[in-house]
Amino acid sequence: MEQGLGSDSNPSLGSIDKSRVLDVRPLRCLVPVLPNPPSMSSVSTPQPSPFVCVPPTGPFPPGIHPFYPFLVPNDSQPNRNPHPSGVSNLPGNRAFGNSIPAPVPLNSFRTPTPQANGGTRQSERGSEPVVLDDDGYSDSLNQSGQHVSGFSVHVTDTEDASNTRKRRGRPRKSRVGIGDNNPGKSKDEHGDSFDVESLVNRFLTSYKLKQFGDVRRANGDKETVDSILLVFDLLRRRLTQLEEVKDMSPGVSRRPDLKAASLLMTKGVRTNNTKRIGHVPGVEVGDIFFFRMELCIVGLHTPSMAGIDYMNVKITVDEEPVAVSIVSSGGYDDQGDDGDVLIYSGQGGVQRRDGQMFDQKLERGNLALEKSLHRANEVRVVRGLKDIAGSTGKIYVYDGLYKIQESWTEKNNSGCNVFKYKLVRVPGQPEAFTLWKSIQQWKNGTAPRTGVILPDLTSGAETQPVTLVNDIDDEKGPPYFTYIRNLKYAKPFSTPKSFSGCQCIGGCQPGISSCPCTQRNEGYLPYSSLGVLLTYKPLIYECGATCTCPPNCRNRMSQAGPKVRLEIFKTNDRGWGLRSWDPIRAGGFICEYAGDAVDTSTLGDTGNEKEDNYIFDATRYYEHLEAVHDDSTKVPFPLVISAKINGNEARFMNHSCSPNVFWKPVLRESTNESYLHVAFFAIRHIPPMQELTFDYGMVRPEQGDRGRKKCLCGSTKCRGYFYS
DNA sequence: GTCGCATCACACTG
DNA sequence: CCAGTGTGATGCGA
Repeated sequence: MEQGLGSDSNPSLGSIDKSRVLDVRPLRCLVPVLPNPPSMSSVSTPQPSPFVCVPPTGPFPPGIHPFYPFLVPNDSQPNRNPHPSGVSNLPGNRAFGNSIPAPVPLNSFRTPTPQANGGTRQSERGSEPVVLDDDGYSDSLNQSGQHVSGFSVHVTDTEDASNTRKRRGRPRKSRVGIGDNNPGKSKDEHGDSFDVESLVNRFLTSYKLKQFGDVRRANGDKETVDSILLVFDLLRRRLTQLEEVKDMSPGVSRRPDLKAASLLMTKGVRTNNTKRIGHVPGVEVGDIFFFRMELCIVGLHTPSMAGIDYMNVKITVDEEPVAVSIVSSGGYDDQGDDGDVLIYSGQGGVQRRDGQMFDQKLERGNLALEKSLHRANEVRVVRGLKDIAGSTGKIYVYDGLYKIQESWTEKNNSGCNVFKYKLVRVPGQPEAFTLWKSIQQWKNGTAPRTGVILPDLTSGAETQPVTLVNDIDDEKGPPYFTYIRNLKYAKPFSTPKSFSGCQCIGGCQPGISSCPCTQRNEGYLPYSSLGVLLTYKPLIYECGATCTCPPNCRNRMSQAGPKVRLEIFKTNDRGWGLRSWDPIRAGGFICEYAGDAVDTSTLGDTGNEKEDNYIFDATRYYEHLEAVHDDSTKVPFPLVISAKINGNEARFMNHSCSPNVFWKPVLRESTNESYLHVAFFAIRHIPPMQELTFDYGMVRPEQGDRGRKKCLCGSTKCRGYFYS
């Protein structure tokens, strides 16, 4: 079994094959580092370094023309076209409010974003009516709060609040949905129909979980685990979104996590169904989870609440329970100070209703732990961590296998007996919990991060620093470039759409039908309150300069810069790469692809463009994991970005054929112009220090074979090559 | 087979 | 921020 092998945590030197390296994209980083460019000599950086991080002030490449993001051979043949409606049309004309003041630019003090414009905006496309594409959810398309009259925000608010209050005391409507007599569409009292069942089926089909055999149910592998967790989270996020906007939707519970898991499990979509001692195939040490139900559906720890999971094993004739896994959630006073030792308290002794304490009994989980002590079997340990990186919830880290060394009883403060178990980590496993502790120390300064070349590549332009690190060899960094926060356009890419921004006072909130930004996103805000991407739509409409909502509006997620602590690091064999000190949950925003927008019309004309390996090309085919279409390729749209001269951390993200990051186009309005941006989000939960990668996409036939490179991503699904 | 019960959740409120 | 509380899913064991 290969689970439990760390991914990239401990780079071992020595085995670097330079000849292989030369094929790889970031390798052009190894071209001799330029000395400080003369023009930048006046700018000093904290440390000697090839980097000079200055505000971009330079002239823009000549000859840039506007881009039209959606040259879509559009929904003309939705049934036959293998790429149905990947992107929707631009919004149609709306009343244009030009007197709305621009919002305060984010971080304007540091890296001013020169308003790249001045060009005449062109329109090749007439203003077409809004044709929002339909992923099959049109039935759930929000007749968005048409029960809300839309007179004013405050009316909506109070109604929302009263609904919320009502909700608390609502009569039980247990197990709506699957097991019910009416499993299909159900209607609520407003006449909106909502179809959880087909939602689930669509996800399952997309991720090939529809025919889920007993084999995969009994034993997982990485792919199975990944796709189950992925569908769980897509489902959960979707349910969250539905719940936010519509109170009391049938089939939508206040606990989308429970609901999503329940939907999957009743369909038999779970893996590692049978309990076992030791590792669970498909789950690696260090993997992170955000809900107990996630542990359950991948078979890591099945009880939904209890902390001790155990199974009966036959000794001779008798059976006896042995523990297979525990979750340490901090609910009892477990001690986890030493990263490899855990003092775990037994279960029971607390009356949940009134909090009354009793002596714990040697039964159930406690008995199983006791037996496991004597049988010396390995026990999986999941550590629940609180208050990590601003996220309010808990994060569960699979910390690998432990053995129980001893047990005893103690009196707690109430004078009742509590069982205690001392667990010691089996040596030789990849770092997991101890890595978290190290990162904590890097952040609070009690221990230095080794190999730091530059503490903050952004020179403070972002709220989170981006560190440049090399702890494997003596290379001093990639070649010079200028750090910029956003994608720069020489001209706006499209006709100004007469779009008047929202006037949401404290930021856009779900369920407010009068908010034009919500409307453009088809009635739902694309992000959760925690900044997790909720929408599956191919294009995100964020609030722009004509909106009066504040910069911290949740519909400005990609404008606010990274929320996680990123570092650019030297990989073993693929040049420089990007990773995060913080855990990133599925759907979490990572960063934008900053750079210079390239005029696609001149591409290929000149024949020999200068070597530019920092290209992001949206016109390629991408397997978009968020896409729920049967055909997962995407309609190309003409946006090409070069991050060779100007860019941000995204330019260091390497390619992988099984990536953990995907991108989505984001549209922002600025005064009377539109700008398309590219934002990166996590496909799945990403543990700290795991390299961030995305799929560079497949070039279309007419683009030739240029830029084809040998792929070293090492995944089982590796195509063997990629296009830089 | 089913049903009550215990359980180191989670979200929301005050 | 904390405690309190309401509504939970699962699997065990009767």
